[in-house]
Amino acid sequence: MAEFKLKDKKWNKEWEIEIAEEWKSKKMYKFNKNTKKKVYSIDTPPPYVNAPVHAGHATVYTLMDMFARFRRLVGYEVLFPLGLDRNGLPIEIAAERRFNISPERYSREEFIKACEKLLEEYSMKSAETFFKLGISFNSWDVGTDIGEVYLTDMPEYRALTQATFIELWKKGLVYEEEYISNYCVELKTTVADSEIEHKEVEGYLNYIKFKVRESGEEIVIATTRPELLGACQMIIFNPNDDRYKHLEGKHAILPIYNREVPIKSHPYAKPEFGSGLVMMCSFGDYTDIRFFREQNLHPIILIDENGRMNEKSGPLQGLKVEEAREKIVEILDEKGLVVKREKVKHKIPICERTKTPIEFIPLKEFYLKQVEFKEEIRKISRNMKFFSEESRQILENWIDTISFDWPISRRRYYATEIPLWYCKNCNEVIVPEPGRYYVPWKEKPPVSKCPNCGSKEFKGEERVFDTWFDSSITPLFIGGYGRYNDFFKKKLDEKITLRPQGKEIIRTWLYYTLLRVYFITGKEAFDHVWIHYHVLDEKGNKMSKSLGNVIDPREIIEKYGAEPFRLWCAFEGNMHKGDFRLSFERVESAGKFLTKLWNVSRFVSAFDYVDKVDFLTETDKSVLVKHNNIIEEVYESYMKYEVHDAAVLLRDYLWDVFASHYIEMVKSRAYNNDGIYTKEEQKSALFTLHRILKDVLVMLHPIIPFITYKIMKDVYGENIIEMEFPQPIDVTSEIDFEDIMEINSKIWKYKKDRNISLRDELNKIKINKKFMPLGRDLKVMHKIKNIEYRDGKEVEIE
RNA sequence: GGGCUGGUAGUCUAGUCUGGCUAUGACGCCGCCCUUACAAGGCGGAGGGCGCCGGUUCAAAUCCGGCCCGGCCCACCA
Repeated sequence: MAEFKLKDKKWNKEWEIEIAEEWKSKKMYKFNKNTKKKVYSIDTPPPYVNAPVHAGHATVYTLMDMFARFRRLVGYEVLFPLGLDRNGLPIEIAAERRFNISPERYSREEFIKACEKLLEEYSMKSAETFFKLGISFNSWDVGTDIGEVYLTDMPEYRALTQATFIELWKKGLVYEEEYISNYCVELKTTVADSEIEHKEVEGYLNYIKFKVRESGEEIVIATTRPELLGACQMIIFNPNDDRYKHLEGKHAILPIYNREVPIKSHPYAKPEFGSGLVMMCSFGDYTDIRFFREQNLHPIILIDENGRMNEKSGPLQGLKVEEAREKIVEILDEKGLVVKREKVKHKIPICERTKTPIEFIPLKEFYLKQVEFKEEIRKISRNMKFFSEESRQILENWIDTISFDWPISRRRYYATEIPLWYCKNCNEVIVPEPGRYYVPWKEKPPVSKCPNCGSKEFKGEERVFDTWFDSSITPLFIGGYGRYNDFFKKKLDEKITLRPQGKEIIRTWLYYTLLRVYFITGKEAFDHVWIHYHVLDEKGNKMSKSLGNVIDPREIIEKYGAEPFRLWCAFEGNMHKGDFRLSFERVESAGKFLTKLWNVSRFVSAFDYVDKVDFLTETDKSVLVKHNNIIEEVYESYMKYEVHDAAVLLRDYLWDVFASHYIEMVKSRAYNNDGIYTKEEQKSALFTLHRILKDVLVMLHPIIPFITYKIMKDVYGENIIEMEFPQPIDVTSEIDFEDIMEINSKIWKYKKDRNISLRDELNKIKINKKFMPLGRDLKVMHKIKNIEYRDGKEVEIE
C-alpha cells in the first residue's frame, strides 16, 4: 500500500479559481469548426450586460454547462458560446439616468456615444460570475469566429440583422402600413402584442346621461374611459335587451361635444354590465379596434404621441390621459350629467417594460408578415423535441392567438438601424446589398442617384428595429450564417441542437426565432428546446429587490464555492419541470457530497492502481454488475436533460452503495495485511475500487467539474476533460448487490440493537447458500465466526 | 371565462400513465456512536395516509365524476 495520492484532508474551494484559470489559459474548450466529430450546439440566451448575473442566470447557465460537458464526454464537438445583449432600452434608460441626458435634448450621435461609454464600463462584468462557476464557454474573448463571445451590438451582428431584413424585404415579407398600434406613451414607440402584459387596476365605471335626438328621452351609458367621449361613433345595446329595443336606429347626442351618433343593437353589449348601453370609441381597447373595423366606422383620435389629449378633445386639450379622465367627469358633473360612479376592477393592457398603460394610436410602421405563416410555424415546431413536452403547449397557445402581423420598427436609438434610404424626389426606396452594417441616418446611401428618377437627394431611415428582431437571429449568428456558410449548412445542417430558455419568453424569443429562421432556412431552428422554470427564494417567493430576498450568486460562490452551488443546481430538481428554491442552507447541505467524494477518492488513492485483471471475485463481480446498471441509467438521464436524476443516482451510488457497502466489504482484502487473501483476490479488489471511482468521477464531471478534474489529475494523472463517458464492463454475477447490502444492514442493525461494537465478534449467521462465494469477505468484514449456508431466504443471526 | 400545470410528514420530493408488500428519498428535528478515507462522518428514531366529497374494485396517491386551493399562459366585459 502506497501513500494517499490526495494529500489534503479535504477539498478546498480556493482551488476552483486556479483550475478555471488553467482551463482558460489553455483554451480547453475552444471550438474547432473543422472538427470531424458530430457537433452539439447550444443557443445560449445572451444576458443583458448592465446587471450582475442573478441567481436565475447562474442556475440556468450552470445546467447548460452540464449539458455541454456531458456531450463532450460522449464524443461531440460542443458549440457553447457566450453572448451578451447590449441593444435596446435598458442601456438607453441607464444612460439617461447616469448622464442626465435625453435623446430630445441632445443629438442622436451624442446620445449613442453616452450609451457606448456606459457599455464600455459594464464590459464583461457579468462574465466574471460565469467564469467562477466554471462554465465551459468556448471562449472568453469577444470575436466573430465560431464560438467566440459575441455582442448583439457588434457591427457583424447588426450587419446580420440587417442582412436578414434585406432578405425578407426581397421576399416581400415586409411591408409598411399605417395601423392602429399598441403605443407606449413613455417609450414613445410602438410595441408588439408579445410585449404587452395585463394588469388589474381599480377604476371608476361612470354612468353618464345622454339625450336621444328623436325622442328627447335620457339614456344612461356606463364607461371606464369617459375622456374618449369625443371619440364615440356609436352606441350599442344587446339585441335581446328589451329595455332598449325602441332605440334601434335612433341617435344619441354626445354631451359637451354635441355630436350625433347612431344607436344600434350588437351582441357585444352585455345587458347585465353597467346600464346595458355601451359607447364605442376610438380606441379604448382591442374590442373597439375590431368593432370599428367591422362596422367600417371612421375613428376619431384624441390622444397624441406624447400621451396627451389633442385639439379634437375640446376642453381636455393638453391634458394627460388620466388627468383628462378626471376632468371630463368634473365637467359632466357640473352639468348634472353624472348619475353615479362605481368602483370597478378591470384589466388593462400595459407595456411590459415600463408598466404604463398602452394607448391605441395610428402610426405608420414596418410589419413582418406572420399571420399567414401560423400553420407553417406550428408544423415545423412539431419537428422539435421539447423538454419537457408540456411546455410545447405554451408555444402552441401563443401561435393560436396571433391575429396581427409583427410591427418591427421602433422610434428609439441604441438599436440596429433599419437599412433603408428614400429618394427625396420620388420616394423610391433604396435597399442596400446585405453584408455590411448600415447607419442610414448618418450615412450616404449605396447609390449616388435614384434609379427611378435620377435625383441625387436622399433621406436615410431614422427608425430602428424591435430588439426581438435582433435577438431572434442568435442561432443564425452563432452558427455562422453569412460568415461561414459552409459550416452552417454542412456541419450544422442549418440547425442548432439546443435552445435553452425561460418559459416567459416563449412567445417572444422562441416564437420570433422560429419565424425568422424559418424565413431563412425553411425549417425549424432547433432540434431540442429546453424550457426552464424559475429560481425562487427559500419560501417559494419570487426574488425581488423590494422584498429584500434576493440572493446574489457571487455571495454563494464567495461563501461556499462554485461546486456546492453546482451540486445544488443538480440535486434541487429538474428545472424543466418546476421552480427551484434557493437558500444558503440548501447549497451548504448539497455541498456535503464534495467531502464524501473527496474522502472516498482519498481512500482509494492509497492503493496501487490496477487497470486490468483476469480474475474477479464474486463480490467484485456483483458490484460491477450494479455499476453497469448505473452507467446505463446515468447516460439515459443525461441524454434526456434530466441532470437531477443522474446526480441523485450517482450520489446514492457513491455514498450508499460504493462507500458504505463495497468499500467496507473489501477494505481488508485491499490492504491484505494479514495475507489471508491471494494476490489475485487482492488485485481484483484494487481493480474494482479504482474502476468504479474513475467511472464515477467521469460521470460526475458535468456536474462538478473542478473537483473531478483535480482528483483525476492528482490520482491518475489524466485529464478528465478529454476522457470518454464510461462503457459497461463485461461481467455477470448470480448475486444481486442489493441482497449483499441487505445482509450487511441486518448485521449492523443486529449489533446496534444489542449495543455491540462493530468490531465485536458474531458467533453465527445463517444465509442462503448462493452467498457462499462471498463467505470470506462477510466473515472478515463483520467478524463472524461461522456462516451456515442453507436454502431459506432470511438472514438469521445468533 | 378558457387552457395547461400542480396540491403526498415542519419543508421539499418519488410513486400516479401500466391499481396490490408496513407510502420513497432528502433537509430539518431527536437519541446514540470518534468502527484504521470521512464527526462537513456513521447508526437509529419520531412525524404523513397521499387537497376535499362521492363512485368503480377483493384492493385506490394511483382509475372515474364533481368540487376547493395555488402557479403559469390565454381571452373583447365597456
